Amino acid sequence: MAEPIHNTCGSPSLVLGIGLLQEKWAMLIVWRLMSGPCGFNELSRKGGGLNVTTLSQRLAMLEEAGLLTKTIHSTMPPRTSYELTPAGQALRPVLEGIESWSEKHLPVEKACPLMRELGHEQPTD
Amino acid sequence: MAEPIHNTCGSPSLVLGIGLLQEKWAMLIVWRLMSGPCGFNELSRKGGGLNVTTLSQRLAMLEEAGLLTKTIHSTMPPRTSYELTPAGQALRPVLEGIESWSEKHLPVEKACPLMRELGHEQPTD
DNA sequence: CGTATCGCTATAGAAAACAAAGCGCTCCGC
DNA sequence: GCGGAGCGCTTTGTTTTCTATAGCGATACG
Repeated sequence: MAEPIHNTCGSPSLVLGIGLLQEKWAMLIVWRLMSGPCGFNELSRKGGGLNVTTLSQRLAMLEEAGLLTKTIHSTMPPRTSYELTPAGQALRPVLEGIESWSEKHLPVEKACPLMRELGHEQPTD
Repeated sequence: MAEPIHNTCGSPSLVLGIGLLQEKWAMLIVWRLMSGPCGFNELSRKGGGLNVTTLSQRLAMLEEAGLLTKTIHSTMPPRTSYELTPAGQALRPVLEGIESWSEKHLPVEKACPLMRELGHEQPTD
């Protein structure tokens, strides 16, 4: 039987956290929500290239993990808003850490190809 | 700060960093390397479920991004070791941040399904 | 010589993310 | 009242990504 990852080095928690956050778009969605609650389409529009299918899937996952809450404000004109829980908010220093790390160690030249990976079209218009 | 991603919240660097780190296994590989240099198969074995194809791919990517270096010690009995650069090392606080965040906010019960995602088979017996 | 290890690539298949369209519904201009 | 646009998603394929397995050259052990 495969030797579990958590007795390799360090705690299982890290592995868990990584497993959650390495899901595509997860961190970005959380980061978007940092500035306040957001609706589905708004999130989609500002998501920088992620499509609705993945978004709803990711949103469901993050909700289940307890990072955000989904609130339906009105049933008929469907108004929803996604908002970070304290657990989600607690991720801010981590993301800020990534941000400052990126600025220091990730030169833009190298990063350019990555932009495409993120479905990031450079708005040269 | 609520505009499209390419000029949304703060710097594009964050997006870049996330784009890099959200690649499957990337953070975990970096974390493995935190405790010291490692060979390919050793890394694979301790990777907790990632397969060699993805590993070599990810390794190449991380090397190109400047997070680690590949050193070939002997040509013929192929001995290689992957080692973090300062840029890679600088990621430690971020990963530790994720670790402590996970411990606080990611209960093991919820995490269990995630283990599978990480290729982590539990001894369900 | 047979088997095992190391570092990796190549080939196929499974899973995930993708784009595009569509649904029920409501608001807005006309 | 009707067309169009918006909302929050789901459904339908297609592409991209990840995975499993096998294999190469070479050395080292018995």
